[in-house]
Amino acid sequence: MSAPSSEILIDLSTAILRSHDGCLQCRLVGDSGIDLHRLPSGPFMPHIHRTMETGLRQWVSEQVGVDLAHVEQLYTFADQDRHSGAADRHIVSVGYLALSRTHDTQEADSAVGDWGDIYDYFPWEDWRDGRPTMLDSLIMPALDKWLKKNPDQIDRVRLAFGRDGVQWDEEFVLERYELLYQATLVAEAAYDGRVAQPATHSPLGTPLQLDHRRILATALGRLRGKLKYRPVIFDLMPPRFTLRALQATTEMVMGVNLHKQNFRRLVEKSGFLEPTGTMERARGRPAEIFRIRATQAAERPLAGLRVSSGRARPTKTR
Amino acid sequence: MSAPSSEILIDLSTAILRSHDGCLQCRLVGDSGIDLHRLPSGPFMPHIHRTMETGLRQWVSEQVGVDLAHVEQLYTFADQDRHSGAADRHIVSVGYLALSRTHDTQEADSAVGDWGDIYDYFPWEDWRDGRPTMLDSLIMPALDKWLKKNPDQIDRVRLAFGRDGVQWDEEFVLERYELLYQATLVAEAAYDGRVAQPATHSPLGTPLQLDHRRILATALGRLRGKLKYRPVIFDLMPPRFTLRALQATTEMVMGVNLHKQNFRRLVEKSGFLEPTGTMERARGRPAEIFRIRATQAAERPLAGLRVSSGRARPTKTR
DNA sequence: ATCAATTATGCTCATTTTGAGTATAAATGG
DNA sequence: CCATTTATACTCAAAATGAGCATAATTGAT
Repeated sequence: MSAPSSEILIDLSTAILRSHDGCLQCRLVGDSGIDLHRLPSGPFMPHIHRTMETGLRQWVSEQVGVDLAHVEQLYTFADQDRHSGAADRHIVSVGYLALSRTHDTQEADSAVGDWGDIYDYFPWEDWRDGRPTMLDSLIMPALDKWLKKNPDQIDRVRLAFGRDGVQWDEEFVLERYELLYQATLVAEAAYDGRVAQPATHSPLGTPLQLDHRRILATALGRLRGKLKYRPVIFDLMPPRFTLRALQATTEMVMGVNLHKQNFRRLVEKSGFLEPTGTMERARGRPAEIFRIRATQAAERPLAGLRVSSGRARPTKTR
Repeated sequence: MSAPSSEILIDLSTAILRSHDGCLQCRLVGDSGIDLHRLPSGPFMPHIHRTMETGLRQWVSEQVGVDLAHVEQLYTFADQDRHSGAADRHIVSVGYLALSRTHDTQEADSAVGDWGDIYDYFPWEDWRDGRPTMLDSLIMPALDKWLKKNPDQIDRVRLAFGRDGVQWDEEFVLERYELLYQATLVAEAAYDGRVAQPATHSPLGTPLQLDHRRILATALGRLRGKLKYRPVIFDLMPPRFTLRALQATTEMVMGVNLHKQNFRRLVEKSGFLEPTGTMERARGRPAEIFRIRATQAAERPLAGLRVSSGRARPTKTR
């Protein structure tokens, strides 16, 4: 049973998300100006790290120093061909999702790198202003072309991109990215030596190093799914916030707009929040500021929040 | 960045589940009569296995020869202390969930080992005959005792076991098992050297080798969760079956009884099934035999099946 | 042949949840 | 004081859910 398992290196990479400036942002590390950005990451060193989560927390703290409100393992990838450079050693990468509370202040010593808008990497995932035009102008034609050579993939495309009668499912972020990768429509496919050039002139979205965009896709898909049954959204919020802010964050994550009055009803009924009594004064009528009710925090199932898109641009009463 | 990462061995272990004899069963490998049983497993060998799934399929095929209808990665565990024997090498174990269709015939050449009823390993998870009495007679008292020394763990216990006002959540299989492990109430805790003896005289459930029961707990929890939004239940069914059989399988997985008429309504509405025209004749009125509608198979979201327990023993019309 | 027991299937009904509004309130900036 | 903006309250129909009654089609026993 003991095998000739050559050197295996386990790489821990973390997609750290936060809500900031009306964007869902991901923390990136950018070495120089020319290299591709990457997620905070580092090897798992069993002698030093008691668990993988210990390891990842160390790398995150060293490389970007962000406080993590929620950490969750996503997936372990081990495909040989998705690690361009890696020569002799076999790299297995374990992806993590982490959420960071927006203190709206912090972000002091910031190391090299920056926060990037997650939809720069997946522009086709943001339906807040309606169906992204790039889907019909770029992606579908390119996929159709690819399907001609790979007709057996038609069902995957239908399910992932919601074609002929199938609904677009916002959770299938990874499935869509993987399809675009295999159809060599994203730049990473070229780096991994699948083709000389990505198949479209405008490569879709900003690429990242190695398989980091794949991990990011997994993160977004997982988060979208989890929101529907666990109250993780609060791990993206500061200690006190208005319902408006909570809704905006939810919309950023889900990539769709929500019906305001119904969202309020849902959240109020859930009992997770309590009013602080203070008001936020901005443009229109002041909004009540809420905080998370201490008691229930944690992992209680959030029955509702089963986000139901509605139209992309609701007629009125946005 | 390159580290002194000592020898890492990746172990692939698969919880293969099937529905058989009115039980949700898990495929086990038992070497002799005395050793603990284990899941089919083997090392990931990057030179031979293109992906980890390739590897696991090879081990499964070699060790137990079961056809897998669905394969899904669960989690990657790397805790140092959960691998009793493992001396110098650091073992990272990647757990998989696989579902097998019950052909009700197959199961020919069966290698060493057998199928075990999953609730032998987690008796507290089966609520089909009402709340398991062991919860109140054994588990709660033991947990209370443990809580005296670890008062900070009270909230974990409340959430996992549904105490004081918190609902029992059937998905928290892993959380419950981990708590029992930490409270040294399951036998594995003793093997891993946490205590000389498990804290109760009747150790809870049948132990497995290494962290295999933990993987199995993850598998059951994941499956229970997934059933609510993806039609994976069909991957446990033979090609044709009655609604009764489908319901029984769902109940086995969820660990609760369902309302028959409503279950029928739900499934019929989902459109996943089509009647075959044939009938199954057994005790009472013959039941229509259904098959899965070819078109939709795959990963379409199954809106319903959001299983709502109802009472454990519904008054009538079970 | 008739009846009790058993299982499947059909249908109803009250309640809850959801989706989509309309209406009103409370601020701001001219 | 008014248009604009945003928050909050309330309504209403449609759909989904939970629970049950009623009926149909079998088998096995008497």
